[in-house]
Amino acid sequence: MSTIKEVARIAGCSTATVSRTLATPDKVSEATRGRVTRAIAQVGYTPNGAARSLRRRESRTIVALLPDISNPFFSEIINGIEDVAHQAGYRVLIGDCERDPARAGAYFDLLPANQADGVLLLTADVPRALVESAQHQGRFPLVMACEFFNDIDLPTVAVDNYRAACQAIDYLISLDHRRIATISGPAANPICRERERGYLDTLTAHGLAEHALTLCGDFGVHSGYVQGLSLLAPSKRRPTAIFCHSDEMAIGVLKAARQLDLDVPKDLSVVGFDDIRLSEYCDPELTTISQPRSRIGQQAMRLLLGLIRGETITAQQILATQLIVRQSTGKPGQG
Amino acid sequence: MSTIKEVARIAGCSTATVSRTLATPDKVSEATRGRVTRAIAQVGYTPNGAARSLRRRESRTIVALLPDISNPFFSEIINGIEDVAHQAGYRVLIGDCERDPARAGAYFDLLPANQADGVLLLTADVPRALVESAQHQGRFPLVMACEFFNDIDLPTVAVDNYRAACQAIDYLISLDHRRIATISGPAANPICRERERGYLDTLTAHGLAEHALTLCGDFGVHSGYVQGLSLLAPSKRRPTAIFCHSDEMAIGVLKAARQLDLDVPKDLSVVGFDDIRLSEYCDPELTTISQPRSRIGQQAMRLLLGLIRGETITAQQILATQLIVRQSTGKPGQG
DNA sequence: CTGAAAGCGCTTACAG
DNA sequence: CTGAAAGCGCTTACAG
Repeated sequence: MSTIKEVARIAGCSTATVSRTLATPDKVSEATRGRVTRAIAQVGYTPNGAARSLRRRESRTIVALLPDISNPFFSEIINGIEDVAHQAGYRVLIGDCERDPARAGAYFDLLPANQADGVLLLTADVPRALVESAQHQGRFPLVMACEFFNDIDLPTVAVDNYRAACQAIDYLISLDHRRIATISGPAANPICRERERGYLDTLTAHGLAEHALTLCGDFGVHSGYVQGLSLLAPSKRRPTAIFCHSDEMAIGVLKAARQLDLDVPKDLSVVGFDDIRLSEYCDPELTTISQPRSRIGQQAMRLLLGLIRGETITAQQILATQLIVRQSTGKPGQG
Repeated sequence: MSTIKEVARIAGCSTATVSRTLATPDKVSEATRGRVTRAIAQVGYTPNGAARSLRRRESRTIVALLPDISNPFFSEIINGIEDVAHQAGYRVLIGDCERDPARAGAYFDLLPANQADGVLLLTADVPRALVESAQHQGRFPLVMACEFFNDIDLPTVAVDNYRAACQAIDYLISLDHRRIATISGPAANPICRERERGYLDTLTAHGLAEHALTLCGDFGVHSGYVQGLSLLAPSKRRPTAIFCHSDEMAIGVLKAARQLDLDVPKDLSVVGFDDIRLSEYCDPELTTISQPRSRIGQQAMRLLLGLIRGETITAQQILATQLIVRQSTGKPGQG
């Protein structure tokens, strides 16, 4: 690989001038600039990123940590993140934590190593110590999106999960449902607790608290199927509606209902969460709560850029959700 | 951030010894090693990655370029890549090219900049010049997975798309289908052409060439729906089976069939490709061709590591696919 | 507008 | 087993 030295030699100037031509071209005379530009093209020079990072003390890379890359919910958020990041000249390193906290740790290590300038946390399922140390000593730029910690205040972009759940349950009650069950995401997840609170409060407000019944899944389609089967088992007094914390789980419930010969929406109404692309293509099409995923990603990245620039940001941005009514919900049958 | 200098000062040794303690601990006396280790823990030292990369002339980062991160087909491949990469101490930078060749270019630029040690190309939809230059001058490590270029030989891990298509069509013919249509991915895509060739050859072998009919989509669910609608329009002599180049498109066809009041599989058989997680949860469950996604990712990463180590690799690894018969295929009805 | 020089934080051949 | 020193390729304050 050619270096700045070689370019300088060919252009007949110092390396400082080559560097300036790249960084602040208006500080270089037109003639010199021309010679340098030609020399760069001639040898196909690309600045060495490691040297540059070392010198500038910045990597122009940010890390986006996901709980699970296979969850389609995240792909559009990532697109939003990348749009803003690339425009600002930043690279996005996508970190998939899976269920492995060690992986999250490895990504956090990039910060003190000067390999990343900030972290976008799309999951709260990460060792608390990591986040706290980020807050304390290093005090490096950290923004949360979608999820949050109950007891750690961070710049955050999220939706109002409480209200979204209220809206879904209100809608089901307006349809005359009374036995409304929930399939939640992981019990410990703060956004799930918010949704659960909205569910319970709305039920209570309508005198239906006694019918409350929540089972937990893991957001994945299989867990929705399994818990759906259990909620809909013929022996029980089955719910006429199920509110799911993800579309994937709702699609799992659809399969459980089919298997038990229950018609959706006649025998069972199903509401999902997220509005993933396939929710419009399952049978029946899913009523769900749409999140502004692309905007969540964009806003979160904007906050992070602000933090990196040294601005003080304490914003908790709450974006609006929207209940999308499709075919999986209706008035309860004679059930 | 603390540096190696500070650690050396606290441990009462030179920076060289600190460095050695990290890189080759057995070359350091036990006593010194102890002092250094304690000093590192005390100040919370993490080596500066940029300085290290600059010095070692390697980044321990590889780039995985995807055509579209929202395609669920890729998530398991990425998991496979990351498994192998992390074990070998490499980071994976996921690059989403979308439809923007400029983005691919930006990721390739990391190579000469010494910010990445190799590229895993999961799409052939990338400016040819980029790949060729990779081959020529820089000659940097490059491995293809899933896709390939017709006329550029690269180390590749893929499945036998031709045989997979033959198998699917043979199966449909064995069921007595004669009018079998295809919804292909992008016409220019080499893997789609392979599948198309398998489709045509098998039809021809059975004297059914006259019934060949292929429409193109983009692998996404919406395009499958649109092309399905067009293939199944009541006015035409409609096919009794459709072979789709992705599960998402097959799910789109399922919706088109529903909308036209066609029963699957009685009126129409549908075969997908990929065996994405949701293919088991749609209605009816999808007959499809399963690819060993995790292994594709692992093998590709292994090849790339070999290349990085300087081994000469010209392997074209072909992994086996499997036809998974579920509920979306059956004997044609009275048609 | 331009160059000489220092220095970012590491690693490693060399000498002892 | 250990240290002094050079150097990886940049950038930038300083001097002119």
